[in-house]
Amino acid sequence: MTYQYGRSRGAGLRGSGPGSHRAPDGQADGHSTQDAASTHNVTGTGNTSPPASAKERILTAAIDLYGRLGFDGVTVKEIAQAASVSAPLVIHHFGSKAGLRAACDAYVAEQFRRTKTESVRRGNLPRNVAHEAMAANRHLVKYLMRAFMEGGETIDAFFDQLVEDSLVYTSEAEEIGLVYPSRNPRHRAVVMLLQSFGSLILHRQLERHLGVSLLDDEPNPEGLDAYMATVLELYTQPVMNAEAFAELLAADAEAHTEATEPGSTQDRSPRS
Amino acid sequence: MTYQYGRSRGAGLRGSGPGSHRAPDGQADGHSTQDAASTHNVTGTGNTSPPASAKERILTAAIDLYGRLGFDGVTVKEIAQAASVSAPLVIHHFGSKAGLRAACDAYVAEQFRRTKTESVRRGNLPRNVAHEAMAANRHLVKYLMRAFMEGGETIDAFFDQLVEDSLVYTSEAEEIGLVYPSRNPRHRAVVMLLQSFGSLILHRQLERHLGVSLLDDEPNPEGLDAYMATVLELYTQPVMNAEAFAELLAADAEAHTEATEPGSTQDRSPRS
DNA sequence: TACCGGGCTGAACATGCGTTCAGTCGAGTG
DNA sequence: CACTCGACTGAACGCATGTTCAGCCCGGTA
Repeated sequence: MTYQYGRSRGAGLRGSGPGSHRAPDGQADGHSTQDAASTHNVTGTGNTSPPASAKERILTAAIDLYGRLGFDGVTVKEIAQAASVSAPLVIHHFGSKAGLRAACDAYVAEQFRRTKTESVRRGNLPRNVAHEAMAANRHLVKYLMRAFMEGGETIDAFFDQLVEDSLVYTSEAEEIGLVYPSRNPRHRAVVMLLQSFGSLILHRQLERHLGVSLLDDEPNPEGLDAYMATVLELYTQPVMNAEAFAELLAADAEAHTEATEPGSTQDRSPRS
Repeated sequence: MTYQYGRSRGAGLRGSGPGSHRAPDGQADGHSTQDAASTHNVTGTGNTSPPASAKERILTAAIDLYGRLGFDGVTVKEIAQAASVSAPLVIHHFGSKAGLRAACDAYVAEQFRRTKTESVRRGNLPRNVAHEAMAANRHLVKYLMRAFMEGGETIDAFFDQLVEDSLVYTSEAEEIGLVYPSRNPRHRAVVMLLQSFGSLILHRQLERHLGVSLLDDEPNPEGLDAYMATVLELYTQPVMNAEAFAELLAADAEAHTEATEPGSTQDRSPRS
């Protein structure tokens, strides 16, 4: 398989050590090039991975950087640097920057699929499936969030799969009395998923207000507790009194119809 | 060497009136340039605005394009084109692209502030304040969502203000029995806001699955109904059975401690 | 041995970007 | 009138980007 992946070349060429991929230019830009390269083996199971081909290194570095800085925020040069290769090699392997992006999408999707089936095969509970997939590798989740923000067919398909899975899990949980039935389970699943991912995307605010960083560092326990407690409360006890809300809605509509001209479709806004 | 342009400019180009700032080139670019220019007066009250200075046109065009394509997805040339001016004029008025961005931030924030105070002064209910601010001008909301994705101190401050407002409104609603108390109202407000905005950011999925486009077009009533009904159900009736969940959590923890070695930081139990 | 082909590189190229420059125009002012 | 000043412009500049090119190194093959 991957024997020496041409690092003999690197060593021979410029007699520095194997890990020394120095930027030839000044490279005043600070952010974590070798950091990205060092975290590349987080991907799979906990094996002590063989020294990772250049192509793999490029892929993982790209995913890491994309997740942290966004797709437009990273150049191929930076990716190449983080992977200890030259920029043209990135093009050589993936055709173009867009090709690299597509490869990242495929890789991440595959990774999540694998994690899911593994977790399911081990007989985990649904919520632990999600929990595991999430905790397993945060940088993949970060990448996913970026992909969600960008949109596109790949992520659409992924989301659809998530909805289907969620539907299955929820119906199972319904049978054992864990979750209550909904008037429209699919709609509920969609909205709940969106809310969850939305909170993840906006985790910056979550960190500022609850002190928990869901995506960046190892989350501190008390912050995580605060977040979990809040979400749990939101999901186990109602926020609003349905009858009072209906009353208010009716009164409001009446007030509107007498204040303004009638016939307009009334607004109904649930949020405070 | 550059005399001849002055002539073409002076003589041929502009025999029309002072207010005619036509784009000299063919303007082949497709996306709604004059649309952006035409929707500039949505901002304030319904006055028939005077023909809008170039600076204003640049600002509103920038907000519109930023909201639709994202900050990195728009060039100053495109903004200038949409505002029917030259690119250097944008720089002339705002110093730089970053300066324009900052001006947009300030403008949008001011606009929301004004809408809010107006709505409050008119004695609207809290939920209608939000509703009005939202419905008033969707493109401002789209801009805001982009800002949320990017992060930054400006949007942080905005979000903080939102939290404070929400807290006030919620406590009022609590007093009239509309909203149930929370163990931590602030945390609840933060998470609920995040969930709401998150759904807005991911409105693409909402549209695909529920058929409602919250941000793009005029939302179709049935789709909006479906979304509102789902959110309302989520907020008026619990999703999960708290006792069953606590039981499951305990059993799960037990299974974990006997399966794996103890002492490891196991699943946090968010209080039973 | 000679040759091939793929991994890989530095240098160079083309393009598009934000910005600068030098200048025109017209309204305002003495 | 002359003079100033700000809005505004086309041309051009500098720079960073994604990509191409010509060629190197080296294991495999005949």
